[in-house]
Amino acid sequence: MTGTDITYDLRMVRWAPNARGRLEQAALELFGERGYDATTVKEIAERAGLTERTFFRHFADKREVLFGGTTLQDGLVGTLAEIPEDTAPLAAVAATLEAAGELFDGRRDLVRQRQALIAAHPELQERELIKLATLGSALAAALRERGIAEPAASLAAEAGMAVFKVAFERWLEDAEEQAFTQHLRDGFAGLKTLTAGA
Amino acid sequence: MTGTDITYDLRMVRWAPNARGRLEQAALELFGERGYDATTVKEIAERAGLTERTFFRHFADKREVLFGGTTLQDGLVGTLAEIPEDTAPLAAVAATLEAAGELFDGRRDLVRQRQALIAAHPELQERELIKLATLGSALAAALRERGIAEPAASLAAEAGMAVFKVAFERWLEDAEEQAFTQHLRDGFAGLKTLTAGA
DNA sequence: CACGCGATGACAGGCACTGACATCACGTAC
DNA sequence: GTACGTGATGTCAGTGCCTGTCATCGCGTG
Repeated sequence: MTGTDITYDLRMVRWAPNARGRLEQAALELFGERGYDATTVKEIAERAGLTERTFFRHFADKREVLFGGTTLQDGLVGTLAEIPEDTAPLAAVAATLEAAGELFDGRRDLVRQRQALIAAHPELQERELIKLATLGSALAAALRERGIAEPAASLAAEAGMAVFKVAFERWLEDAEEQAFTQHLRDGFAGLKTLTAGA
Repeated sequence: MTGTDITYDLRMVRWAPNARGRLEQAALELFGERGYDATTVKEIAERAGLTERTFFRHFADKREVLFGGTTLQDGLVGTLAEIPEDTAPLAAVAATLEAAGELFDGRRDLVRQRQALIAAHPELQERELIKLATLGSALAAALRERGIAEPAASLAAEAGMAVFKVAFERWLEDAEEQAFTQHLRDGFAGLKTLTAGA
């Protein structure tokens, strides 16, 4: 138990590379093996050949180790910037979110496994929600920079995130395994129908 | 410090009434006086004339003392049930959320103060977000019980929550202090415009 | 009057997280 | 090539959140 399972030989190299990645890997393994609650930060660190203190130098808290990898937000805001300026706000948001979908379709099983973990732990749901909310705010800010005025910018971003959430859930549960993009488009079409009816 | 500031005389009554309310009150005071982080659960309990252990019998965690009071969800689901069955999904959600607004308009300063606290603490934002998400799920379930099929029910609920969030934020910052209902209607109108344009 | 109930207290303990200081390979300057 | 600074890590002590468990005791009930 005293460091016998360290992957890298510390006699030659002061620090094994990719400490952050090793911590994420170890965390995923342990959460899968014995569950989130039953896993200690100390255990994660030890499996990665590090100490608890070092874990907290890489991640702000225990939950963050599950969310640090996805730089979804930066990528999407960049995507939005590349969309033609004259695109309507909601259409721009929709196009941006489609880019996110491409990240999902390739790793369906991995995403499903991750979501199962999150669904079983309210504290993880909270973290997921604040990540999505932050993404929504970032999209709104990006829209504002394109000249969209304020009620519309936030509204488009938030409505887009609403569709995204529903589409994501349906994509997860879809037995036919249709592409995420398909669910997204269904969602935006459904929203259009709903608002037209009201 | 050994119980000298207890509000009720324990010699006559075994337990002072409304322990939960006293805890909420004490928490609000202390959070206002010295901030959320600088306030200890033990301090809250002591100001309420109770022990830390009893605090956790009334609230699942430290944050919950700020959210336990509002039974917003139950009220709103009940409101939705009273709306005519033939109302369009989004219109029904809009009408339901207007009922929530009436709770706000009377206590503008109180709500503002509370939101300032939440805005300053990510952990409180997380809790707020999961409450809103739960409310959204409850609205979707209520819509389903009225016979709305599944993509539409969640979509209407989530879109409604999106508008609610934007309206709430604008209501908070509104220098003219217009009614919450006004901001809500502006929001739904704005959403309609956005979806029509796309 | 005995008994069970329910809200509370007392106590011990685990785990998440933080601050402060020490260590030590590596790169760089001189 | 020696001295020095840097950066990732280790060590240690400590605080606060939260839980399990058992004891207490006024109150209502039979």
